[in-house]
Formats: sequence, structure tokens, C-alpha cells
Amino acid sequence: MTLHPPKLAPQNCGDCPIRFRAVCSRTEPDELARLEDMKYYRSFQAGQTVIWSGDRMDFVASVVTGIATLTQTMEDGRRQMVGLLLPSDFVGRPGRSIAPYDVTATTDLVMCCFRKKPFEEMMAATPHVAQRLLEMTLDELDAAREWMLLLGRKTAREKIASLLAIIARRDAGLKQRVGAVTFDLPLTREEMADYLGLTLETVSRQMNALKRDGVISLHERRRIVVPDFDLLSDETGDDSDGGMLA
Amino acid sequence: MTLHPPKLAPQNCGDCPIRFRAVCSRTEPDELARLEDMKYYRSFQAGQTVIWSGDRMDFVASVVTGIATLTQTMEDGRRQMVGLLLPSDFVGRPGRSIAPYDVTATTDLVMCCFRKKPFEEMMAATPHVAQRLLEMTLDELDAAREWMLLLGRKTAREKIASLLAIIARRDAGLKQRVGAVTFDLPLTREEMADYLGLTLETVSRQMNALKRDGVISLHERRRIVVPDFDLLSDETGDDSDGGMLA
DNA sequence: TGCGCGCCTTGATCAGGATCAAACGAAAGG
DNA sequence: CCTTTCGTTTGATCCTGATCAAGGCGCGCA
Repeated sequence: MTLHPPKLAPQNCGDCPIRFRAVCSRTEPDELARLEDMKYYRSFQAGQTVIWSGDRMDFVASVVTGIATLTQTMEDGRRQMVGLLLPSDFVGRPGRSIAPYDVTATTDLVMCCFRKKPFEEMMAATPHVAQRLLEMTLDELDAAREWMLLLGRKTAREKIASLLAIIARRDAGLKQRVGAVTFDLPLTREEMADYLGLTLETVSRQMNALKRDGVISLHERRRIVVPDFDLLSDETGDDSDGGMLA
Repeated sequence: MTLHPPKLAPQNCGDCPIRFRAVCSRTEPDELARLEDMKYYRSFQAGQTVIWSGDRMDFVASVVTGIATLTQTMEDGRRQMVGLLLPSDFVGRPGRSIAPYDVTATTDLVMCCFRKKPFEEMMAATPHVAQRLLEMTLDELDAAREWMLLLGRKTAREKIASLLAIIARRDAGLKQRVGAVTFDLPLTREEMADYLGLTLETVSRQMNALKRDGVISLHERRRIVVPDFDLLSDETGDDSDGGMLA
């Protein structure tokens, strides 16, 4: 693997891409200034490990760009991904110093870091960071519970369809064009398998089955076309109405 | 089923059994007084549904005594339990009015409730409730992720052993007597199955397999004896050191 | 005493996904 | 250009846990 010099991404918070979704999004100007003062960036290449489970972790961070994963590994090597970190997602837990999961960059990754101690002091002193963090943590808890249903009760085909639907919905994002959607899959078959509690062979077979059945098409490697999003949704096993949460 | 009149459990916070673990545990005397003023108790019998998924939910609550479950159900009836609520655990989410899961009492249950609106105002005004809630939510997120590993990667036998170990550890509680532990199983085979992503038949078979192998013994219905806790731990598939989190 | 009903156990069979094994295509590197 | 490597596909077979089907046990109740 060729080693580029890690590209730093220094910038001021004013034009940060995650300014309005991350843990800092509720801050007043003076609070933001204080965070801006203590922040520093770290970059990782695709494939690099950010933190090993069990390691001391003296910082917390937000994902600025790129994708990272949280995985747990059993002694005999069985692996389960327990979280997918997208831009604006938060890593680390105030009040804990040992990382409970491996954090790995699956694409090139830039993180906005804060040393834990000053960050905790800031949380204690001003409410807006803690409020936003609570909100984000509750969202993550909902996502984790949705994933428990997937892992415990869905078939392999439903699992794949659910994952594709989630990525498609996020990636297609605001261009809410119903009907056709195109996106790039940021995960290898093995990573998908680790996320879905399957083997990579089963992932491959079910992907091709969905392709055969016209639910998706994949000509270029990794680029996925969903001709009809509703068709994909029907395969997820979820409520048709998408389970609106107010 | 004979219908007792629901037994209320009014009491003052001073001698509440969950005073030092629940969402109120960090409050100053004046904050506690305010909570005390707005709290009310609700009781449910074993088997009763507390809230249906999709229902409007205009309160939040702490479990005072008893056990409740959070479950998700798919249209075709497949069910997955996504949380087990023990005394001091919190139900409901500030800022959301629709329940995303079914909440069911598995034993007789007493909950300490707050109407959502005043509770939210209190959270905005004083930091201690929100701080504690964040801490509890982060713990729940960790538990949910540990459960994802169980659901995605563990064998049926490991799943059963893990569940028994968790209940034993909590139920044996502070009497940290290493070696033999005895406790009552608060769940039916079907509820265990819903929690573990198995069928009730598989749960039954694996329980009896563990019994045959001397890991547990169960003479009286529901009462479980673990002669050697380490033996049970070995069956969970987890790290032997119990994965200490600082 | 007998009946009905939850809850649990046990047996027979099935099937979805895991496992083992081989090979392919594309990109990287010498 | 050839080789290696990584991600992926595909095939053959196996096995764990699901499914289908009875039957047992304890208990409340008429």
C-alpha cells in the first residue's frame, strides 16, 4: 500500500461540512469558538484502524468526511459490525477511557477530534453540547434496535435489501426522487457480511439473486442502480409505510 | 385471569428503591422536589401491555419494580425483543410522541411516570436530569451493541448461556459469591426466544442440553441453579475476563 | 374428578445459510 | 508482460436451527 503523507484538513468551523448536524450543531458562537480552539484534525487512509478495542482512548471525535465502522470481534475470529459511522457521527464516550470496539476507516477518513478532558469540562459547563449528544445517542440507540430486529429475525435476502435501502435512502439523500436511485456501495462483501451477520458467500449469492430478479442492477463494480425503490422496499420485510417516527 | 384492582404504590422519593440509579439520581434537593411534585405511579399486571407501538405516548417513565420488555413485531408476526427494562430503567424519549416499540409487563410492574411536556421543560432548565439520562442512554447503547454481536454471530447454545449469565450476574447482584448462583428466570421460553432470535423449541432443547452437561440445573420450574459460574461463562463465547469497561 | 389451558418438552423432518473448495477479473507492482 | 493479490463469484456438501406435530405436566376451576 502506497503511503501518501496524511492529508490534513484544517479549516474553520464556519464552513465545516458537518457544522449543522454534528455534536457542535447547537452551540452558541462563544461555545463554538471554544470548541474551535481545542479541535484538531486527524486523517486516516481507507483500511486503517483508528482505534483498537481495549486501547486507551483519550479523545472523542466527529467524522467529518468518509466512513468508519465499529466492530466487535470474538476470540475465535467471528466478527460483528455494530455501527456504521457517517459524516457528523460521533465516536467515543465522555467518562470512559477504554475503547470497547475496533474503529476502522473503510474509506479515506477525516475526523475532528477533541481531547477528552477539556471536552468533558465543556460538557459540564455548557448545556448545548450535551443536549445534542443526547439526541444523537438516542438516534443511535434506535438504529441499533432496528438492527437487532434485522439480525435476529430477517432472512438473508431481507437483510441485504434492508442494507441497500438504508444506504440508498441516505446516499440519495435530499434528492427525494422516488423511483430510480443510483449510489456507490462503500463496503466490500466481507464488510457487508460482518454488518449483516452473514458470510460473504451468502452476501454475494443474495446480491446476484436480487439482480436476477430485477430489484437492483450492478454493471460497474460497486455502483448500484435501483430501478424502483418501492420494489427494493418490498424486499426488506419492513412495514410498507416506512415506520414514520415523529 | 382474575383481575385484582391495580395496586398503586405511592411513596415519597426519599425511600424509593431506585432513588440512586434512576434518571433522578443526580438531582439536587430542589430539583428532586420538583420531580416529586409532578410524578405519578402506574401499575400493570404481568402480561399487560403498557404501550403499543405506534400509539401516542405523552409520558416518560422509570421502572420502579418488576420487569418490562421492548419488542418489535414484523407484519407477518416475527418478533424481536430489543430491550429488557429492569428497575431504574427509563422508557420514552424526550422530543418524541409516538412509541416505536411495544412495551409489555412480564411481571407485575410499577412505573414512576412524568408527563412529557413538564419533564422536557425540566430537562431544558436543569442539567442533572439530562446528564444522567445521557449516561443511561450510552449504557443502553453499549448493551444493544453487545446484543447485536449475540444475535449476529453466536450459536444457540452461546445465546442461551449469555442470557443466563446476564440475568445471573444482575440478579445475584452484589452478593458477588463466586461459584454457585441461584436465581429465578423471569421469562417464558417464548420470551427468551424472542430476545435471542431463536424459536421456543430451540430454547427448550438448549436449556436441557446445558442441564445435561451440568452447566445448570433446574428442578423447580423457573428456578435456576448455576453450580459454577465460570463454567457458564465459558459457554457464552465471550472473553474470559468479562471485558471490563472502565 | 375431570376438563381446559398455559407452558414446556420431545421427536421427525426440512431448509436456509455455513462451510469447504476452486476459479475468475481487475488492478497493482516488478 | 507476467505475477500477485484482493475482491468476488460459483459450485458441492454439510449442519444448525426452523418447522411441523404430539404429548406431558401443573394448575385453576367447574
